[in-house]
Amino acid sequence: MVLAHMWRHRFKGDVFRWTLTRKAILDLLSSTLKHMSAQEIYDTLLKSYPGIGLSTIYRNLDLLSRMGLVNRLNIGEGKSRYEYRSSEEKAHHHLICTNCGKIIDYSDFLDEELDLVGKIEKKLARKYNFIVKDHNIDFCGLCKDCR
Amino acid sequence: MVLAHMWRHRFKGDVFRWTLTRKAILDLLSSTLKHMSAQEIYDTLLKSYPGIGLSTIYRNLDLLSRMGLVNRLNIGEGKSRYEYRSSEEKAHHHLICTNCGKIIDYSDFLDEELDLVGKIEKKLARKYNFIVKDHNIDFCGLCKDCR
DNA sequence: GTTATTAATGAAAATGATTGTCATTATGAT
DNA sequence: ATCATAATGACAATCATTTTCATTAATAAC
Repeated sequence: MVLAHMWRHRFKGDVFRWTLTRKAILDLLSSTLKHMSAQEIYDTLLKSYPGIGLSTIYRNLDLLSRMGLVNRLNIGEGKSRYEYRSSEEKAHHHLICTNCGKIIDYSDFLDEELDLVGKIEKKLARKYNFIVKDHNIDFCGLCKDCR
Repeated sequence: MVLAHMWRHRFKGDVFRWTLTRKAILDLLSSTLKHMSAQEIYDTLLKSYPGIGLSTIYRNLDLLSRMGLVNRLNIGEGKSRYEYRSSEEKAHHHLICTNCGKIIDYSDFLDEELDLVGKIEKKLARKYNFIVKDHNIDFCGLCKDCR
């Protein structure tokens, strides 16, 4: 069956349906290292799924990100980029080149980082009565090609 | 003289001129705790500076941010927000409520954070041959009113 | 399998933030 | 005061994203 997939079970019941477009987006994002914009995802999928619509891509990226299956990134380009969020894969942070826009994922030093992050989260929660759900850490600068 | 100001010396030479709009934006941003959008800045300044143009606000926010006098923030609303960047004032990070969009600046734990950040920057620079210019750390979640 | 319900879709229009154009104005060096 | 040109305001243009609406397709119930 074409639609059988590891994400299938997240779309049970009559609330969200498991569609070809959703599978296509997840397949694409989970198999690339790129951080793609909605337009790039659309351009890519159009080749294998002629007739697909850009608004459908937007609607699904929104849904998938609300479901926690993809992350929406914002590196100040005036548009969002998306990356697959695997449950097993270790978290990572970003290194962003302000010249060419390249995004490097890194997970070195993560233990130390996450240690501190955890500590900070606890303290912030107490001091500001804030429930921390997520965090972003990124470094901006010039990559090896642009320095 | 109306235009005399602490930022004046940054606009020396015939490259950048010191204008009323630039003073107005810096005055506004340096005296508020809010993280204002271009439109909000425009709406506010229009009261005291009738005839001011929205594109002028955009052009100047861009210039001031390139000069390092203001920070451009992106919390995924589809628009930028701006904050004054004082040289003396200690750096701070952000706590963002994903429900109401409130942004809380915090500078607790900064020593520990900046310590680690410095360490990571050095290692990343070596490993990825990347020149780190800046970093962002923010926590997302629910503020005390939205939890 | 057939059918009924309604979520999902594609196309196109609408929106909202930001950028570009251009004629006019105003700053700062002389 | 004069001059070169940076900065401005008005408005058009662009780009990402959202909305609308008639049609299609996924799933549950039969």
